[in-house]
Amino acid sequence: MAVRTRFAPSPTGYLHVGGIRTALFAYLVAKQANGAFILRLEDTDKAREVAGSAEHLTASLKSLGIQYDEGPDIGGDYGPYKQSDRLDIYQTWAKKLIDEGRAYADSYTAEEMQAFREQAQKEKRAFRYRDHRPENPPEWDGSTPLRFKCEPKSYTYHDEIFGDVTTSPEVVDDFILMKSDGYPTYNFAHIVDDAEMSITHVIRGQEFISSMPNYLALYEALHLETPVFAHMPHIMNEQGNKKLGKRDGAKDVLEYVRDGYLPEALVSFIATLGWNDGTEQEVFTMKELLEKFSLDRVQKSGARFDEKRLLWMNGHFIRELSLDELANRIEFFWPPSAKKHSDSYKKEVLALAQDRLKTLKDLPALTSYFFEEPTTGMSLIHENKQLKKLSDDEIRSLLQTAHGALLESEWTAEAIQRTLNQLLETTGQKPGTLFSLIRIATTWAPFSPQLNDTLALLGKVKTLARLTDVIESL
RNA sequence: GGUCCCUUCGUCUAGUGGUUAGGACACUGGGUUCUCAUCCCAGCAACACGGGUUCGACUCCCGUAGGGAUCACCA
Repeated sequence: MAVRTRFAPSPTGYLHVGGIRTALFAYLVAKQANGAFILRLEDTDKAREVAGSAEHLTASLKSLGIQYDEGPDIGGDYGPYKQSDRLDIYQTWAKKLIDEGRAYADSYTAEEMQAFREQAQKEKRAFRYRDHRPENPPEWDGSTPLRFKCEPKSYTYHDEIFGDVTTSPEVVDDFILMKSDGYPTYNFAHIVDDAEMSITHVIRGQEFISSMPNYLALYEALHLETPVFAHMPHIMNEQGNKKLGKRDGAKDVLEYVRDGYLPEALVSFIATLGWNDGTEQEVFTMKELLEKFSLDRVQKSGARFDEKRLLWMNGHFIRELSLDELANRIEFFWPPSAKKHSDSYKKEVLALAQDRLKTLKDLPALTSYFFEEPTTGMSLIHENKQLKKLSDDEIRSLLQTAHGALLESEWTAEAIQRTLNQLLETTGQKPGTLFSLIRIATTWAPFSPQLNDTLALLGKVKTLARLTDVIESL
């Protein structure tokens, strides 16, 4: 049977890294078996729905290259792919359950339910609806919730990640199948849909593990084969004390992209958060993941989200890019002052910046002095640990000597380096002093690429002009 | 509290009865005739605890502790 996996988020907000990892793994499982990866929108809670989040979800998936084969916006043979468009299907399955005596109308009022709960709490025992199952429930007319009539027992099932899990009968209860607003609950809808859509692998977050006994009971009542289950451990927040959630600042995937993170870095980072291939490989491309990923090597415990590691990985992928590719990716990150400069000049600047970029967003801070006149700040000179030993007169004279030599120099990186070296001899200064001074006087930045490369790219005219400015201002 | 799950350097992890417990991030030091970054080298640093089983346990079993998830007309 062809492998079919799905990612089934509810459109209640943005997609953060925890959610995207589940999607990525489901995608990998399907694709490495030449199967299909399906996106299904679980929009059965109209109250919590957030406008625009469905579009956001699909954009996030696409931005990381997680392409689904069937979904609400592209259709497919098993549609519709939005639960709110499948209401009649749930009705049909609900009727089946009623006819077989496995579902009944819940006729209690909210107040009565509340009283049951409080009583259970007072008696220090878990509340179970099935303890209050009515003898002769009224016929279900859709105006009240429809409940599953469970037959409590112990289950043992296999989870691809957690292994064999045994559950206790007491957690099986008469949960709600259909809400009084006509929508199914997740508990009911996902099982129906997975069956209707021929889903073979259910890959989802660990939070559903505790509901497994109820799901297993429902599969039985519905006479359905169970799919393969794989519950993903949660990605924990940076403090490691709870699952990463939107409330504690979990960033949206698209936000990372906007902040200059490469999709391939995000994919590699997310995949290796709780998974590895058993070798010492630390970084994976999507292609490699497709070859090497397997659910049985996914970690059981939750991994913390370590932003430092992501940053390192992002820098790594930036360095791996060809200059042309990097130029394409970084197009929207140039400082505004770069606009009037030619692509070839920008590319030369980029070549010098590439090794220094941790994110694409670092570009302006690293390169602005190539495009605009930097703001001078004499404190850079006066507080520099080499230069503060020199008087302003000494600095001026050094700068004048440098200006003179550079004026006569040929203007290639190699020639400039020769000139610089001669300057070292004629002035008797150490590189740490002379080069630092010239660097600051021409860039007004705390650091830059190698001095000769920087000057070569800056151009003779600008270099000399900036030196002159400093000489005159001293 | 009930139920289920988890526990190797600060972090991500390798490890399936006998290893100097390996790698990576981070951090520290050094090198690459200047800064920052890259790159290279070195260093720091872990088997939660207590009992078993065994000639021998990080590895198997049982406890304890700690952590997480879940107990909705949310998914």
